[in-house]
Amino acid sequence: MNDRSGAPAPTFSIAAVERDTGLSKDTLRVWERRYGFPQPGRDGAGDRVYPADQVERLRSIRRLMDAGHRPGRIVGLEPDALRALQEEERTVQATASVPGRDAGDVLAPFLDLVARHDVQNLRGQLQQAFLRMGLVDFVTLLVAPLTTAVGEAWVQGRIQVFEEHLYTECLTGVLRNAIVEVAPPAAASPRVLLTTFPQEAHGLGLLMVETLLALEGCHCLPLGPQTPVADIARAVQACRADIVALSFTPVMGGQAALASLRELRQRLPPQVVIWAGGRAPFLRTHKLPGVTVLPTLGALPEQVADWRAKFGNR
Amino acid sequence: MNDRSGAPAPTFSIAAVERDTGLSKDTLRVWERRYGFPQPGRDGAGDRVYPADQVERLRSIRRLMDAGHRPGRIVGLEPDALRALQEEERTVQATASVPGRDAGDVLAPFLDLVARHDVQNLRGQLQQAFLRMGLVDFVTLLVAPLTTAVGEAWVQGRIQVFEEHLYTECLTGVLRNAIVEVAPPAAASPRVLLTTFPQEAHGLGLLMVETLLALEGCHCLPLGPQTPVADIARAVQACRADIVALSFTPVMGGQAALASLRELRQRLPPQVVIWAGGRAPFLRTHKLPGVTVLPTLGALPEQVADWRAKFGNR
DNA sequence: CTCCATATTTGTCTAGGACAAGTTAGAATT
DNA sequence: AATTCTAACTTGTCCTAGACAAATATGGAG
Repeated sequence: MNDRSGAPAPTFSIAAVERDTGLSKDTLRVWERRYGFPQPGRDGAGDRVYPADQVERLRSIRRLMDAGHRPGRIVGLEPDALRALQEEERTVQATASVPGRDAGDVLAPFLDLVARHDVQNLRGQLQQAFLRMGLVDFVTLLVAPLTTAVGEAWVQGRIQVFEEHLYTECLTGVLRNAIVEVAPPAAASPRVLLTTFPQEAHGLGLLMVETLLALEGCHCLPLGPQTPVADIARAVQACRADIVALSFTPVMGGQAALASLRELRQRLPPQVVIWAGGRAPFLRTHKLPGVTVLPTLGALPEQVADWRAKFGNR
Repeated sequence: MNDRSGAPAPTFSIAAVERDTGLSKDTLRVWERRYGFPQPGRDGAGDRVYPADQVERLRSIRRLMDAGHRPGRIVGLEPDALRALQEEERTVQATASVPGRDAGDVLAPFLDLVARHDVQNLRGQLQQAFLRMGLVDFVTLLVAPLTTAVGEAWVQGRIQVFEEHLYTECLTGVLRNAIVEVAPPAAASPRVLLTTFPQEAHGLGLLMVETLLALEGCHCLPLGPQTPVADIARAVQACRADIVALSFTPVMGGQAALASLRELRQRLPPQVVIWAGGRAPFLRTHKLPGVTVLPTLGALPEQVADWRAKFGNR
C-alpha cells in the first residue's frame, strides 16, 4: 500500500491480529506450533510481532475457512496456492448459480457501484429499485441475493471490508426508511424479538426479516445486533415475546453458535419458538433440537402462518 | 428469575462469562489468582464453571469500572458493598448535573418509557420531540443527554442491557429517518469518514455526528461501527476522506483505544485529521497527539469551520 | 499547591500440555 | 452399491503459573 514510505513497515501485535482476522490468540499460537504458520518475529519483550504480509495471508485463510475449507489443509499453503483456491471458489459459485443467471445480471451493476465506493448512486439505485419492485420483492429478490453476493465477493477478496461496510450502511438506511412506512399494528401477534448473538455484528439480516414480518402483521421487537444470551432471555420474559429470531453469517463459528443456541434454548420457556436464519453453513449441516431453521426469507410467511395456526388463539 | 424451576441452576463457561461481562479470559483468571474472586467451580474436565450469581457480581464490577473505579479496590467487595458504591455513583451524578435540572426533568419521561419497554410510545414521543425542536436541538439537547442518561442508568443497574438495546434501536430508526431528509450536497467538503473501532459496537454517536455534519454541509461517509484499523486506513485512501471521526463509549477500555488510535494515526497521511468523541473517560484524561478531541457535539460546527479555514481551498 | 521520582497496580503475553467435541475414513453390514 | 458403525484424526479451547511493561498512585521536595 505504501511502498515509497521511509517509515518502518507496520507490524502487528497478537491482539491486533486477533482483531483484524477474527482468529483468537489461542488459535494463532496453536497454528504456529502445529502448522508452522504464521511465523511472527519477536520484540524486545519476547512478544510476537506479525509482519503485514502474514496478516494478509491469515485473512485469506480466514476467508477460505468461512467458505468451508479446513485449517489443516490450507494454513500451510503458500499465497499462490491460496489464490488458486479463491479462484476455484469463484468458479464453483458461478456454476452453482446458473439457474439464477438473470439474477446475476441484475446484481452486477450494484456490485459495481460497491466496488467503486459510489455511495450516492448506490443509494439512489437501491431506492429506485425499491419503489419499482415493491417492498417484498425488493427484499427477497434483490437485497437478500445482493447481500449474499457481497459476502461471497468478500470471501474471494474482490471486495474490501470497508466496502462491505459502506454497502451495509447504505442498505441499512434504505431498509430503515422502508420499515417506517409499514404502519405497525397496535397489538399484533406473534410478538417477534429480533437480534443476534454477541459474536455476530451483522444486523442486515435482521432488518430484512423485520421488514417482511412487519408486512405480515407481526409485532416486531428489534434489539439490534449482539445481545448476550442472558439478556435475550430476560427480554423475552419482559416483552412477552412469542418468537426469537436470530440471524447468522458465516463469520460466526459453528461451534460457538451451537453452544449459544443450546444455552438459549435451555433458558427460554419451551413454548417460546426460536427461529434461526442466515447464510451460516452450520444451519444446513447440523440438527438443532428445539430450533426452527429458516432456509430462506421466502419461508417466513409460511412460518408465521404455522405459528398462528398453532398458538394464534391465545 | 426462575426460582420455581426444578432445572439445575444455569452455569457459565469462561467463554460465556467473557461474552456476558466483556472481561477477557486472561483477566478473569488473573483476578481469581490475585483477589480471590471470582471463585468458579470445576467440571469433570477441570474447566471453570461460574455460577450465575458470580457472573452477576462480575457485571456489577464491570459497570463500576466503567464509572472509573479500580479493580483492586472493588473486585474483592461483597455484593452489599458494590450496591452501596452504585448508590454513591448515582448521587454523584445527580449532584454534577444540578445546572441541568430542567434537562433532567425533560429526560425523565423518556427514561420511564425505556424502563417499561414501551417501544411504541418511546418512538412516538421521540418523533414528536424531533418535529417540535428541530433537528439540531433534538440531537444536541435531547438525544445526546438522553443517551448519556441511559448509559448511566445502565452503570447503576437501573436499566437492563436489552432495554438499552431497545432504546438504541428505536433511536437509530428515528435518526436514520431524519438523516434522509437532509439532502446531501453533491460534492461537498470536508469529506468525513465515520466509524468506530472493532471493540466498540455502539453506533448511536456516529449517527448523531452524521446528522449534524450533514446539516453543516459536509460529505459524510458512514462506515457503521466496528471497522478494523487497517480497513479504516484503506477506506480513507480509497474515498479520499479529509477527516476520520471516531466515537468512543466507556465500554471500550482506555488502553485498547489508545493503542488503536496510535496505530491509526501512524497509518494515515498527516494531513488527514482524526476526530475522537464520546463519553469515554480516557478522552478527557489523556493527551492524544495528532488527534482532535471533541468534548461535546456542540463543538462540531466550530471544528468544521476550523477545517474549512485551514484546508478548505484545496 | 505543583512537580517529579519511586512504588504499586493491572492487563496482556508466554509456553507447552491436555482434552472433548467434531469430522473423516475405513470396515462391516445390509 | 448404499448404509451404518467404529476408530483415528483434527481442531479449538482451556489449563497453570510466571513475567513484564505501561498506567496509576503515592510520597517527598521545591
